[in-house]
Amino acid sequence: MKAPVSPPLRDPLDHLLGYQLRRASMHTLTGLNEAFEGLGVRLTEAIILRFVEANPGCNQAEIGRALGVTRTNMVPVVAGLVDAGLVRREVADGRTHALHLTPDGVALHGRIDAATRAHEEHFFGDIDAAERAVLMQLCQRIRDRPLK
Amino acid sequence: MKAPVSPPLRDPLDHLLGYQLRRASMHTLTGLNEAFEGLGVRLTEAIILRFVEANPGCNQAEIGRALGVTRTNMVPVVAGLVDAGLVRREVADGRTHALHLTPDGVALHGRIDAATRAHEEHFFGDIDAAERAVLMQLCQRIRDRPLK
DNA sequence: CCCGATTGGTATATTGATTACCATTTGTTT
DNA sequence: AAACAAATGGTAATCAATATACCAATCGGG
Repeated sequence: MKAPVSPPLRDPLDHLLGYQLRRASMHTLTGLNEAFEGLGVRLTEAIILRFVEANPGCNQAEIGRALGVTRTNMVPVVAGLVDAGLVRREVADGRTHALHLTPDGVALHGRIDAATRAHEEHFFGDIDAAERAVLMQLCQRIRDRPLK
Repeated sequence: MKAPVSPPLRDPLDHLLGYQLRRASMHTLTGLNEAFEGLGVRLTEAIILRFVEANPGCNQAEIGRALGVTRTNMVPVVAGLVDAGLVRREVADGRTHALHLTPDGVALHGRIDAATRAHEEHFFGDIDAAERAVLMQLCQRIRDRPLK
């Protein structure tokens, strides 16, 4: 069999850091999605479960702000988690709903956390600590840059 | 006025490299999209224009492979670029269409390239060369990691 | 010549995100 | 106390990107 038919197409974006960042991020996300598929949750749902676990009693607008997701987009996801019996809404304020994990939610969170640790280990485990620190620090510097 | 009402919500994902990578990538992409908005092109379209410029005569299936996009999803985007008079299809093969930039496409590509350079300079300009090299190399290592 | 592989294309469904709008409640201001 | 701006949860419409299944035409190797 011939080598994959792809004539070596020149990639005019290879030298762009923003592009490399995106491709690397997408690649790890693909892996994480696969890992979560076996747990029956989407990535978005898993992230929200983690937030609720770390911040019991928070409301969905707060989570949205922390994630850079609008309130509106939080609605169907949280509703799905409630329907699935993973999250419980506790009327706190007449206006806000305090979110908590149900026992099922706690159990699933444990498995999500294990899968997440395994994923990090798989993708970043053999990068030495100094380089990992540089990567982490650069990502945060980039995030802090104003948009324009 | 009070400080932004956000009670300091604990972020349980801060220590995850994959998460930081995603957030940093999303942030720079937001900036790039804004820059391209003024040029009247979407990010996807700009990327394709760059590929055609760098690989005159290539077909859309090749670009799709290089980008990780299916042939099917390339169709409407390339059709839009042709309709906009930026790309020209040249029947090469009876089966494949060789893509080239039109004069308008060349002109727009110049502005896209300038905007892209400015974007890179803005987001990564004050990161010193050694750290930039580490970031670039780590991104490529991460991309090369098998998924599972 | 035949058949598998490749290309462009159509149609469709789904996911994520964005926008506009509504009702209720809170909390500050006057 | 009344008025009003802001915040929360929610609904609905829309759009971009992606994914799947399928079709027609062409190319190329056995």
